[in-house]
Amino acid sequence: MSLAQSAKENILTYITEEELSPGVALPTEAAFMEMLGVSRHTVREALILLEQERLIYRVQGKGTFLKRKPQQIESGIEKLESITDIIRSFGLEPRTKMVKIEVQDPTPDMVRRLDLPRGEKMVTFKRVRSAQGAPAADRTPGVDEEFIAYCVDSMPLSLFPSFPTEIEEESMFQYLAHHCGVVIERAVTTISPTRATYEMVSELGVEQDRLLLLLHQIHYDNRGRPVIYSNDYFDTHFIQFKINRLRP
Amino acid sequence: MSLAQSAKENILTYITEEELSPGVALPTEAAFMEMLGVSRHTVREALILLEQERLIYRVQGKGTFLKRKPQQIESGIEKLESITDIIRSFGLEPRTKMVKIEVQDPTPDMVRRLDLPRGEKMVTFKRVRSAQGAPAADRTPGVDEEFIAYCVDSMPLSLFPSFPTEIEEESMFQYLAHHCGVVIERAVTTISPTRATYEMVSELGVEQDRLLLLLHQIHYDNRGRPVIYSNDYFDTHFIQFKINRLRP
DNA sequence: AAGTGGTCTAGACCACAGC
DNA sequence: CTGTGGTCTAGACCACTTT
Repeated sequence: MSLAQSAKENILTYITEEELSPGVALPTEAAFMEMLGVSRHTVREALILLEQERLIYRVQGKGTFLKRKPQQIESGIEKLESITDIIRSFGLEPRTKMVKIEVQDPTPDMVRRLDLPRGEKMVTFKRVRSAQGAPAADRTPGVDEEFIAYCVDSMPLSLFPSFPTEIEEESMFQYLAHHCGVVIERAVTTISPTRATYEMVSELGVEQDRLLLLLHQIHYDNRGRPVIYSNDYFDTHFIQFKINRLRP
Repeated sequence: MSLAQSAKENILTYITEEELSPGVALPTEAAFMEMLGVSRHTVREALILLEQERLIYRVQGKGTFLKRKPQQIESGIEKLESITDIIRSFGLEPRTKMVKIEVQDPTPDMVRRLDLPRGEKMVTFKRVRSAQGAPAADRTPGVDEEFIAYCVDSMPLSLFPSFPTEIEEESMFQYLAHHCGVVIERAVTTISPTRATYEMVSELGVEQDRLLLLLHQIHYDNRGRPVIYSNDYFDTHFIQFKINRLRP
């Protein structure tokens, strides 16, 4: 951990110990230099971190101030997490069943959205995500594993050093990082309401009339390359999608 | 404009003039110091700005690299905009029809979510949002105004200096800022799929089987107070909801 | 070992707020 | 004027990658 990081922690500790009220002025940068025994640059780095976390704000010529509500904001899907982690964050135990792994030619939309070279093949993973530990009141007798999502993820075959026959990792993000050296950084998601498809009704036991949320996503890695083309169908019965929206 | 800012611009100019390909290594920080005649700190500030804009990425020990696509990222609903602005951003002309303004007791959920004091009344606005200028191919003959959303917004009556009988402003955000001194800063949104309600089918001419996206929202002002309790039902036919999701 | 980016220090001057 | 945060310089050492 860097000096600036630990300085940030120390400043946070100071705030809580002094029981500073919301809106009040913090000590000056010079004061923190002496208090923490670090240079001004390091103090400023720490303050920048706190500012980015929306805990403080700074006004040139006036000082540094504590924001009104240092309350934590529960994060929503504006934060890109694996479905595994999302399920866990709801206090459920994630399960994965691989339905199929297949190699196909990309659709024209895939070619366009992933900027694929000619002749590239796509590997498609179809998986059912479910969870144990659904709230007892909602549990169907005799079944304690609930359908959460149906995930169809496609990636260029050339990403894989060897053909993937099994995925032992819990999340696709982890698999790509471990085996392909691909670090997923962001996704552009289009969200729309859908009905369960015939395939899902017949093969997955999803109720016929159930409404699902379709998240169509293009995932980009840390080099800005489009990597994953995915369609995730969520049952919003157990998992609710929250979004934190900020005014520009 | 700071030196770092202009250094950033110069680096951008350099990238375009040299026609650097995506993924290629940029000159080192030392090279930029000499090229731009500034200190390393300033070069790094400029590179940090470019990194935050996701145009470049840096790897310790290796170098600085151009990302694959230096394209701008279209913003999605993680940015809190008024529905008016959202409709405009799709190149359509927004229309608003006020259906009803009524004063009621809050529901228990409103009391809890908005932290309402005893005896507080709620003002509820029901509005239909539509748009002219839908793509011609999708236009119903004789009708060139398309249903976009049905909005039910509730606010504490005590916010209003005088009872609102009319809203001439286009967006609720503008009305609150002008007449109530309330500046909306963020919203916590829960998104779920729904069917058109009977009321919407019979009164708004929404097709019976149409799937809608329900955005249930609590809006907070710049003092952290919960202010608006709203349910917006969107037809995703003309308006698509995009979200930019970022890895933490 | 050499070269890269990551972090930290010490010191300076500038821009803005308030007395 | 003083004190605040904002910016910039020069120099040092560290961590990681490549030769």
